Amino acid sequence: MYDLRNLRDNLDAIRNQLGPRGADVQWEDLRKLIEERRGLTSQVETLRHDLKKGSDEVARLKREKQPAEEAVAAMKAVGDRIAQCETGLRGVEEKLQDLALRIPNLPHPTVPVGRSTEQNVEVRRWGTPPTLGHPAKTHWDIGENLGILDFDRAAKIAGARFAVLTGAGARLERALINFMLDLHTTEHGYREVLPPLLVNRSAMTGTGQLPKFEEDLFRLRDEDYFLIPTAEVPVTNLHREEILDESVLPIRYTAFTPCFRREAGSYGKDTRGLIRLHQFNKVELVAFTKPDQSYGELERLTGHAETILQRLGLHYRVMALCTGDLGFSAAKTYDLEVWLPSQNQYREISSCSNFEGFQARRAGIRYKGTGGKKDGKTDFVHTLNGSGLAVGRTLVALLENYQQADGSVLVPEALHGYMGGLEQIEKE
RNA sequence: GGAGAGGUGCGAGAGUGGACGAAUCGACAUGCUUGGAAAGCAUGCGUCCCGGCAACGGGACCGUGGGUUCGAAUCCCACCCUCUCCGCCA
Repeated sequence: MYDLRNLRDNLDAIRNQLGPRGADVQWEDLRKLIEERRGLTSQVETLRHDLKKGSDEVARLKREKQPAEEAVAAMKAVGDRIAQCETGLRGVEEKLQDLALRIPNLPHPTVPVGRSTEQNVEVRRWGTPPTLGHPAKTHWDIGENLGILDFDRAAKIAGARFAVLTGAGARLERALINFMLDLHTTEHGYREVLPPLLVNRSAMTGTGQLPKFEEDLFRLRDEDYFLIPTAEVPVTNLHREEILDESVLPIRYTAFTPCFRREAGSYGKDTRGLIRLHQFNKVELVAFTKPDQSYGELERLTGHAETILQRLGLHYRVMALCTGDLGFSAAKTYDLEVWLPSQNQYREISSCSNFEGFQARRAGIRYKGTGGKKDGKTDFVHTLNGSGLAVGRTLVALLENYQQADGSVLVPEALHGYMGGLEQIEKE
């Protein structure tokens, strides 16, 4: 969401900088509505001023027991005109809001220009792919053979794109969640949050899922609640409509939540396995910073997510998303892609973004200098978030990268403690 | 789900149609005082929008949205939230 004044003054510049990203935006309607709003606002304010003065006059006349009929009649006329203008203004503002909320964020200058995933730029790589010494099996074959993954029964109780984990599989998922949360809270300085999984429309608008992407969300039938597609939504909105004291920044939260996504439009993609489910677990990292610190924070936060992969000994690469692949609300994004032997390719396992003030403006998250010394000006914070990590996909990576010729799977050392000492998952 | 009470500034809390953007107390900031601190005194102390280089001027905001009225924090309606009691419940 853009500041309306900024939008008015720089509409063409913003339009140019967005390029293809702004293709859906109704620029000319916006321009017209902004001007209409300006005109109506000043009209209403002038009339209100008159009304205020006039009403004071009525009060004075009445106090002095003088006749006030004339003044009352005059003010009634002014009141009617105000009502008219305000109705018009309300309509204009509603339309304007709706259009303005659909303008994507401006990419940071360092974001590579490109049309699609192909133009994403590899920033660095860590580790090497494992040498298996046997043909790589898919994680669903491995999991089903071990009896720890059950897609058939998941389909029976829920449907396609759901999974049931059992035994060591369920334990492994839980181990990963705990491992990630422990690492982020004890070594990286994040505060743990366990938020609601259902949120209201305002929260979804604050982080940018609404109004444009409603079809991607699960929504309750009887009440206006949505299932969260990521913990980013409840955790970022924790500070909605707040003015934070400068001294509390940066704020860093980590949250484990299930995430729910309709996956509308992804029919036929990743139909097997755990890669693309309607419900999956994720440990999220969220940060609020002062504007001049957000890019440092993005590097730091990305590093925190990388640490998980490193401790698990999983080979990955870091990609800087190009302008064409950047999400709606993001100004800059790094994807972490983990190596999957069965697919012989890297797959996204984390996405770390700086939203700059885009979400903060939508959600009204501001900060203010401490005390009266510094200029007491309020400004919008910058918000960031990243997966640290997607738990299901991490489990996929473990099954595939640590698979053995006999069908068993080794548990990396970092997880032994979380698995009750289990070092190898074998068929029960 | 039923019954009742209530939502006012950073906090407490007054205000039930006109001089209220809002008393008072506290917190906080700055200055005075002090060897230093406390106390005391003085001043300041919300957010947003519009115009303006600025000084400044104007407007909005008392849970949210409508309505009544010349005029609404105050009256009416709807919704949201909080608290108490009852019912139900992991």
